[in-house]
This record gives sequence, C-alpha cells and structure tokens, in this order.
Amino acid sequence: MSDTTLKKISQVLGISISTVSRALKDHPDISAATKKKVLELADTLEYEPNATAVNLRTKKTKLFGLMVPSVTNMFYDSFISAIEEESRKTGYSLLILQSNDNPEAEVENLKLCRQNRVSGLFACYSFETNNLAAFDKVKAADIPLIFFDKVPDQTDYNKICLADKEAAVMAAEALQKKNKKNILAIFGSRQLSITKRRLESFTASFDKKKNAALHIEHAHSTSLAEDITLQYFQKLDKPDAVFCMSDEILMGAMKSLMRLGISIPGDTGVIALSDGSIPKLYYPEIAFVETSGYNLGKLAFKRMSECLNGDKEIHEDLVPSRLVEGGSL
Amino acid sequence: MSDTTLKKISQVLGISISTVSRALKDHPDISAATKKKVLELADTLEYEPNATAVNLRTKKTKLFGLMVPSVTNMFYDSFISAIEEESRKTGYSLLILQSNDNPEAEVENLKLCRQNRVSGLFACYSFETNNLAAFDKVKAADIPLIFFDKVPDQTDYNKICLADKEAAVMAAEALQKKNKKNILAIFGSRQLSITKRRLESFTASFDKKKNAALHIEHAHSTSLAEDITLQYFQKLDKPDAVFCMSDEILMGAMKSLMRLGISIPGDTGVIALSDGSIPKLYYPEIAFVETSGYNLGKLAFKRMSECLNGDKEIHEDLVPSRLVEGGSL
DNA sequence: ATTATTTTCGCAAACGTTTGAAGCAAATTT
DNA sequence: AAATTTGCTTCAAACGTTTGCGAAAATAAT
Repeated sequence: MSDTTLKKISQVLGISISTVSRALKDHPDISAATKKKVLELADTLEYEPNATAVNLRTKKTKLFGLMVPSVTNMFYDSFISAIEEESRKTGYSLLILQSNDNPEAEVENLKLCRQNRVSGLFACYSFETNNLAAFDKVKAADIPLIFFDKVPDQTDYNKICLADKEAAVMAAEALQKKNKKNILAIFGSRQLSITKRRLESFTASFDKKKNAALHIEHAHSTSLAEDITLQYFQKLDKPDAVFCMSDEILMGAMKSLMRLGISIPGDTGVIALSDGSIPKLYYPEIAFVETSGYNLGKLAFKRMSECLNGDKEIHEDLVPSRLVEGGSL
Repeated sequence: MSDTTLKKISQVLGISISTVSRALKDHPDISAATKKKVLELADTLEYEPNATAVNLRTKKTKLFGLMVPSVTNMFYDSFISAIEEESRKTGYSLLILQSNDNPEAEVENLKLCRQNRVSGLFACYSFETNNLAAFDKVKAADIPLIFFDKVPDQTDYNKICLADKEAAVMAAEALQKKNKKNILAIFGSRQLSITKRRLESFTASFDKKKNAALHIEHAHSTSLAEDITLQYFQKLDKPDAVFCMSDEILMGAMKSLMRLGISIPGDTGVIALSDGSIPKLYYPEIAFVETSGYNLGKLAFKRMSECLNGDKEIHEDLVPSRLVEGGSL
C-alpha cells in the first residue's frame, strides 16, 4: 500500500511525526539509533513521501511545464528529450502540453500550468496566437518562462532560438562553394519570424557578382513542398540545387526528386536546415546545417536553472549551428 | 499574482472560506448574489485553485504517468499525442517519463509516479528489464497500470497491443497475392515478444505449396537493417520483395535500396509494418500494414477510463490493423 | 404568533508534510 | 551544587483546499 504516511510510521514506532520526518532526511538532530529504526520501517512499509503534501507545505513543485505545438515532430521531440533528461537529473518532472497551434488549447494549457504551480515553463509561441496575455499571466505568477524555437518579437521574454541567420548563411555558402547557379530555395510560412530571418540572411549572403539564379518559394506543408519541387524539375531548365528550410520541406522535396528519378548529387544538389534525422534516411545522406532541438533543449534548461536561481534578467540565447556534409552536394 | 487564495477572497468580501469555495463551484447552497460577488472578485484577482492543495485534500490527482523508452520515436509520439488529447479533454495532465531502456531510470521514474500519486500509469515494458517488482509496487499502490506496445508475458497486467499476428498475416498475404517468391524478411530483436509474435504468424501464413523462399533476418537497429539489405541485394539472386517489421528496419532497408538504385516496385517490392509516417516519405509510397500508435493510445486511454471507473478486471486488448497500399508492391 | 421548513452561510477538521521553537533529560562546566 | 550546555525529541502551526454538520436568518405553514 502506498498509504504509508509519516503518521503511521510514527505510531508504530511510538515516536513523533517530526522525528520521523527528520530521521528520513538525515537531520543531525536525530540519533543514529532512531534513524536506523525509522529507515528500516519506512523501507518495509514502502513509504513514499506524498509529493502533493510536500509541495503544498513547501510551496514549491518539482515540476516543469513544457508546451509544444505538437509532440509528433522530431524537432520538438528531441527538445523534449533533452529537457526530460536534465529534469530527471535535477529531480524535476515534466508536464507535457500540446497546443496544436490552437489558441484555445494554449490558454487552457497555460491555466493548467498555473493551477499546478509549475516551477517553470518552456513554451513555443504558436503563431496563430497573437495573444500574449495568457503568457503574461504566468509571468505575473512569478513562473519563469522561456520561449524556444518560435518566439514572440517582444523583448521582455526569455528566448532560446536556433541561430537561424548563421545557419542560413552556412547553407548559402555551401551552395556557392559548390558553384550552384540555379537554386530552388523553399522556405516555410511567410508570417513566421523564423522564416523571415532565414530568408533574409540566406538571400543576403549570395554574392551578387556570381549572379546565381535564386528561386524563392514558400511552402507551409510537406505536400506543398512536394508540388513545388515537382513543378520546378519538370521544366527544361532544372535547378542544380535545392535548399530546404526545414525537415517538413525536405521530405516533400525529396519525394518529388525520387519520383522524377533525379539523381543526387549528379543531377541536382540538396541541402537543408534540419536536426539530422530526416537527412540520414536517404542515400546519399542529405547535407544539412544542424539545427538541433536537442541542443536547444539543453540550452533552454540551462537558462531555466539560472532563472530558478534568481536570475531576473531577460536573455535571448542562440544555439550555434554546424554544417554536416552528406554527399548530396 | 497567483497568490490569490480562497482565504484572501473571503477576507476581502468578509465571508467565510467555505462559502467562497462553494460559490466558485456553483454549489446550490450559495445564493446567487454572493456567487456573483465571489466570481467577480475571483476573476479580477485572477484566482486559480491551487492544484496541490486540492489534490492533497481530495487525495486525487488529475495526473497520468506515461513512460516510454524514448520520446524521439514517431510511434511513441503518436501514442503520446493520443493520450495527451484525451487527457486534456477529461481535465488530466500528463507526466512524461523516458526510460531510455535503462532499468535504473525506469525504477526511478516509477518512484516519481508513486510520489506524485498519479491517477494512472501508461507504461512500456523496457525489454532490458526483467524486473517487474517496481511495476508491482505501483499496482500495490492501487494505481491503475496499463502496459502498451511492449508488454510483459505475465497475465496479471492490463495490456494494449497492436494486433501483431493479424498485421503480419496481412503483410504475408499481400506478398503472396503479388506472387513474390524470394522474400527478404527483416525482423527486430529476437528477445522481444513482439518479434516472436510477428515472426511466427508471418512465416506460418505462407502457403507451403507455393514454396516461396523466405529469408528471415533480425536487425535490432536501423543500420543493421541497412547492412543486411545491402548484402542481399548485392547477390546475383536478388530478393523480389522486402518485408520490414518496423519503421526502424524500413528506414535502413530503403537506404540500401536507394543506394543500389533498386527500383521499386520494378526490381523489388517493399512492405512494412508501420504507423505510416515513414512509408509516406518515399516515392512510390511504401505499402504498409498500419500499426497505429495513435489508435493504440486512444484504446489505452479508453481502458484507463474503465479502470478509473472501478473496473478491476484484467484485459488484453488489440488494436486492429489495415493494409495501406502504396505502390511499392 | 408560533412552529416548521427552507435558504444561506460558517465552524472546524482533515489531507500529509515541514519547521521554528520549546521541552527535557543527561552530560558538562562553573 | 548550581548553572550551563549538549543531544535528542516533541509541540504546534502552517500550506490551501474540501466537506459534513450545525447555526442563523429568512420564508412558509399552521
């Protein structure tokens, strides 16, 4: 039974509850003899401290909230994975919440976080929401809030982002180094700030003198990326390289390339921004600039720890990228 | 501030705590007038009930534990996603735990579940653990336990599994219908019961008279599946079909097929057991027998609800499969 | 006007911990 | 021998709710 409480132990042993409590946490006040007795009984009775009682008494919970748009997304998975690892190390548990890019679910989730008195919250900024009020409520409740990946523009929030600009530049440079002249570049939804950043620095870093043709397209879904790619490679003047801003886009593009029997890197080169799991599915493996959800998670957690230690400053941190060659360029 | 409590509201309004509590939950004892007052003040003070206090008092938590080997796995993701959706609908939250196939992390996680007094636990049986003692502890604590996907052999646990046998048979029949005669069939780790079930019914359902050659192989990882496939397709007598027991295996097999330029379905057919996300990456899309983590999750949650409603019976439920044609056979 | 009934509310205990302060022996110092 | 210290233990309050029960006030029935 898990209905073993301090009280029960104390009654069996004929000592007070407080003594039991202190004995269990190895308090110096308690004699070795009683400590031993208590520990042993607690063991045989399979005592487990009641977390809710502890939380209530100490006004702290060893609990983090973590809200993602969707859990069925490799990027967020690896983020979650990183947070979970670190959380467990430090004795915290994770409350996972999905917003499904749905504003109502989002405020519902945030309410849950407040009710559960989470010690901190990692959240993604669902772009359908231009309503930060619900987030401000958690801030007002003194819950450290860290936005990751998709973050609001406002400056008064902690943010951990991928080094989008840097990554886009690395991809652009890799393409130029290979002397690509006719590039299909597929980006995500226009309204995402992440798209804007990547798009800007990508285009900007092309050397005008080398006048490569850049075909900029936007796809908000895998299948749209597939269509776009199909279209471009059915033309006579086929691109000699494809740049994909994300895994979702890469998946679509690759499907069309496979369909048309385009050989990589013979007929065309491919490079993507990705965390790597998708690029490694293909042969040759697709070159990618790593945008690691895992590293993002590690950094976010680090920032959270600092916040928990009383750091009230507002930071915006970036996770560095690196180019992973894959034989596709 | 989230430090608004019933007490505070009661003081401001000059009424008792219990009245406030009852007013907030629309108790018939309370007059409409005071209800209105209370509701309004609670609103402006942004009152949120303290979940830990509620839990302590009611001895219930609106919290489920969910332990998976790893969160970076599309199958488990869709499972998690399903559970999360249903949980939120019913006002529950989700504690996510990763075991990483590590027995120590597993017992640690189970302890966390007990300490947090979760109302129920969904768990995967990490095959490295032949130690069910930790699970028995949560059962002893009267926490409904539902194993999913990988489950122990013992009969005294609730289990929700994929209809492995059925699925394997469907795949075998699909292969025979296409008259495949030289089949490479790659299965997962031998020690997994899931492998045993799939392997048995797969082989058994082949019609002996048609004497198709079956090459049974085992791969516990993607890269091993890749190697095996490479090996078989470098022979003169190439298989005319590949069967992959899981997504991990499919990914490896496909990589080698791409590498060798084997055309699908021209040179060889491919079929897999999968939840579908991976097969849809390729062109043509790979035929698969659906083993949906999402449906598994929905069913597991249904079972959990029953348990919570006092159903003490032990069930073993199966999620039905269906064949999804994909142009790869 | 008295009793009975309903409506509305408050008291107080309980859930299982933690923790400052106080109690009380025995041991040590003056 | 009195005073102080030390070592161990207990008391009691508090965290924020929920809830059975009783009480007062308002309404209805006699």
